[in-house]
Amino acid sequence: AYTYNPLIRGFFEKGLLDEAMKLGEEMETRGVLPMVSTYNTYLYGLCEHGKMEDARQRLVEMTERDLAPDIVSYNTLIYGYCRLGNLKDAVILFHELRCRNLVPSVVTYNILADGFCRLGDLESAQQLKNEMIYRGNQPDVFTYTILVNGACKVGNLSLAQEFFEEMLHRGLKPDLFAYTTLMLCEMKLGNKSTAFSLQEEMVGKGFPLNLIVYNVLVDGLCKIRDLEGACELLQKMVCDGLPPDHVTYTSLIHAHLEVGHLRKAREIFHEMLLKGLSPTVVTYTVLIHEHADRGRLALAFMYFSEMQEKGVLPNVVTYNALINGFCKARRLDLAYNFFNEMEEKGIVPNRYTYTIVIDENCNIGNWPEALRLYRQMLEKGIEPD
RNA sequence: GGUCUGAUUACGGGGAA
Repeated sequence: AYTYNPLIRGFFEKGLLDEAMKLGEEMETRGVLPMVSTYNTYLYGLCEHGKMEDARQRLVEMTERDLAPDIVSYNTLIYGYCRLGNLKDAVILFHELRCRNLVPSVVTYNILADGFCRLGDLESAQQLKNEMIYRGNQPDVFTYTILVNGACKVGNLSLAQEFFEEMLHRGLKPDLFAYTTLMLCEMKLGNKSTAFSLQEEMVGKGFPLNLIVYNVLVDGLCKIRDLEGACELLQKMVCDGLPPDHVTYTSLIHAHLEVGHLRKAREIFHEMLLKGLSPTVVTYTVLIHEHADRGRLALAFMYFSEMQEKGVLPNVVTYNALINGFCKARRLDLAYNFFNEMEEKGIVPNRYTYTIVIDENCNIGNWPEALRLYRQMLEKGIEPD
């Protein structure tokens, strides 16, 4: 069964769910009995594709076969719900596992804390940290990285720094992820020099710098409008044998569009293509947003078409960027076309989408339509904020 | 040793400037 686990997992990762299942059956016809870890592999594969119903079925199935789910099984399911932002069901499982005489592990708490952080609910995440300590589970470097990142994302940078300090006081040794996360905060605070000294500290401790570390620095410099610094760093990356990737390029393109260097942004975009890097949906969304937001609707639409020709599928953020541009340009008619188009494609509008169209209807004084949208939003279970 | 968690790039309103 240990032989099969990685194979099954591999199929899942490639999205070949049926193949993964078939391999499992083949394993059993060969007389190899599945183990709890085999089922956990199934669970993970299903959860990573958001197939929570199937995963729950498997959980029942393993119980019936006298393979008692363990804490890893539960963690996996909780993780699955958290990824979907469904903290409600995640928390239900968190309580349910105790009924099976299982005890939450540090990983369980970390998964949940991260889930809350991603919804911007830092208080709940913090509560979990306290609860884990109270129950005798010591937070680890993962826990603190999650909290630092969570605080950073909601903009509470001083709290982020406090979490990092707390981690040190507990005698935990930050690793590459923890340092990178702190660097991100420092950059967000505009503490360029602190971020760079952290970088040196990392090197001093023998952590190999990777692309992500550089990307954090490049993007940080871009955000504080230090494009020169960003370009210098780019040279250094190349010297260090870490050539910029699509993330680096996207940051640079974004920064140049922000300051109105359209020509330069386009050059960078082409340079990226020349290097054989494929623009992602994020790259295109940046281009679309920056152009549409400043009224360059035709250009934005050009990129929107181009991305689809290249097989890069627009997502809800892409549509929001477009719709926003068309609304601002008082082309509500066209904005609605995109609004309908996304629904046809099965892309679910979110809070942002509705805020954009509701706001524009208010601007033009179309209150009934604004209210209609508001109700529609509620009907779809989208929470206003 | 072989099943679970953490780091980088994209979208709205209001307020402040």
